[in-house]
Amino acid sequence: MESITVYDIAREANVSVATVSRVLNDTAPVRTSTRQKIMAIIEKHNFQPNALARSLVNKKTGMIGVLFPDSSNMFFPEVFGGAERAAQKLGFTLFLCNTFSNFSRESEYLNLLCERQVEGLLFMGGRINSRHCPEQLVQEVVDIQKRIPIVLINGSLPGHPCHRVKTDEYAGTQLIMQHLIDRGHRSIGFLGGNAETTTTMEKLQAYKSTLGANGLPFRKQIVRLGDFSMECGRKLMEQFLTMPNCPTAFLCINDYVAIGAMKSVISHGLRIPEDIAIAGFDDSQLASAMNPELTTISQHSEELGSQAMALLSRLIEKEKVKKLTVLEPKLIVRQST
Amino acid sequence: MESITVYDIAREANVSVATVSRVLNDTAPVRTSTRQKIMAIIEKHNFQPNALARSLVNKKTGMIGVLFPDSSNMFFPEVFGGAERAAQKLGFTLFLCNTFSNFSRESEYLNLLCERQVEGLLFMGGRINSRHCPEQLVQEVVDIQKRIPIVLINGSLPGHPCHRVKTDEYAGTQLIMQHLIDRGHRSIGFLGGNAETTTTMEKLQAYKSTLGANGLPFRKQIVRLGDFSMECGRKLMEQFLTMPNCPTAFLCINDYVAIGAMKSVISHGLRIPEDIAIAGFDDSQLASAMNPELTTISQHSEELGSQAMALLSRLIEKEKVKKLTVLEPKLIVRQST
DNA sequence: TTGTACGCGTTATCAA
DNA sequence: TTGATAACGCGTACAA
Repeated sequence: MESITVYDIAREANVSVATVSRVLNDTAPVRTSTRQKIMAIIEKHNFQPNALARSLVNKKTGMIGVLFPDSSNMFFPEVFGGAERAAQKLGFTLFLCNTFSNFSRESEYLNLLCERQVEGLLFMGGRINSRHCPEQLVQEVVDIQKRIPIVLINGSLPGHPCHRVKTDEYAGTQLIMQHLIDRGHRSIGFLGGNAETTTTMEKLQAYKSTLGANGLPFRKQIVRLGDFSMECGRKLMEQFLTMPNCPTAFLCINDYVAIGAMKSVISHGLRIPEDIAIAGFDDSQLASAMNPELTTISQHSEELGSQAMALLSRLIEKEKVKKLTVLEPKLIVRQST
Repeated sequence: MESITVYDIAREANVSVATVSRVLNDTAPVRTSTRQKIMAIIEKHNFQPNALARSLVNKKTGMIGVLFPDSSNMFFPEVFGGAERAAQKLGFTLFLCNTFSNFSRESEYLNLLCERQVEGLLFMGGRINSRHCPEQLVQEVVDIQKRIPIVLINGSLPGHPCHRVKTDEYAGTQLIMQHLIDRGHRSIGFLGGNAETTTTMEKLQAYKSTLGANGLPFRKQIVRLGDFSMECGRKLMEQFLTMPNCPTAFLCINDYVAIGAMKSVISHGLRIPEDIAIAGFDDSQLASAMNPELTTISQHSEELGSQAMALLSRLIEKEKVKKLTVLEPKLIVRQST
């Protein structure tokens, strides 16, 4: 019941707590015989030092806080899977926090993590992707950053330089748009996303620019935003399919939206890609699971996580590192285009 | 840089640390004027009490350790998503640990979590689903359980009573087998899973018994195990499709295997369900995303998580609770059967 | 090689 | 209503 402490060990071994601590941390020479005696007692009671007390004096917790918007979107588990592997090698432990894309929950977790003395923060989603983020929420992060290193993944804090790791979503969008155009499509719809989200706007810009570079008109009637869900993809596509001049191809904000769109197309008895081509974004598991398999853009989700973690680790060691790391996206051509 | 403490606050306010602590925790009456003075200073420096020190004296961390085998299998994020929502309401925070289905990593995390003084443990996968788990690993958990409440999700520790929450996978399998049989199938293959895994064997038993109850023979040639991945489903189905007497339906260990199997079937130009029917298990996102949509069994993944968390909370409060909670599975008939 | 005593940042007890 | 001061469990100078 009452947890056993170094004092208990020390008493039983007829030594001081200092000696126990020494064998625990191998921080100073201890006579072999006493070491063994102490070790035996530790084993016997299967004593585990209290990490709280330890961290309190060390001022090190080995913990990294990770904020992400939604564990039910496969993209994020993939990212923090990568981060976790990297963390393990570096001797850190992740503290995963699902913010459910809710600003106030973000704030709560931010507080919690700081109080719990995390040594660094990995930040995804929410306010760092919000176009009109209240200045107060930005400031909150900026203040924390003065004391704790933060790495932003696929996001930024407007007006404040931060360490960031991102895939070039602009280039990714160009890549896939060009692919669609090269396939002969002249009318390409844009599906999903949210006008308040920076990444959506970035992709939309790239969409527009690629159109222009190929001498194709930008028609805002075939750009339909919404959110990032399958349901959204389905609904939007339903609208298009009853339209007179339905585009022959669609670029979707992510794989989920793409899949929703596919379902709608299929339920109308149309063929993919013969009648309508559909492209996604993220290359999550879903993309290759689908039938037909989804053409998409790989963001290298796991590497995004591992690189961010590596960067954060160097930041914690107070090394000098470059502010921005950009991963090149990759076009994954499958069957849906 | 140097974090600010209650002493700093106390000094600046010309009071003692005790008083600061009182306003912080509202644990004793403080004159309104001094309270306000202190609050102002706290705001000004935006002081956050050190949770480590706090927990050290309280002996409460509010942390729940969660062990799960694989964040890239959607089933688990769904479960701990449910657990997280419940935890939030109950005032707990989850410490998520991805064990990558590795026994030694499980042990490492178990240690870590204990040292970090979690108040409870949610355990999924790994050793609690292992048929031949080394006694030492079982003992490890049993020992911890003496000090810290543990709830096992969809698993057990043979020979040791534990608090458990599970869906009735046996009943679930019967449900879906009966469905297949009712659809007229007489030869039903079993795909994926692993003979070392208790859940696999449980499903296999149910498979066998349902066959028997319907006067159908059990033929072990059409039972092919492997693992829990899409790739496994694909490979196994490839084998079947070149077989002379290929079954007309397949029950897969989970949705991933089912999807792999579907891909194989489709690539051979066969139709689902007309030529071959396929059923999954778990009702993860994937199931409804597929084309055709996958018939499967819902395990109520989120509720599994929330119920486990609720149970754990009561255990922490030292309430008396029943050892076993069983959720009824639900047959979700879609297009693949 | 070992022990004493203090500090880490809080909360809680007991006086005042 | 407030202030000393002793825990909490551990690491570490400093001394022996």
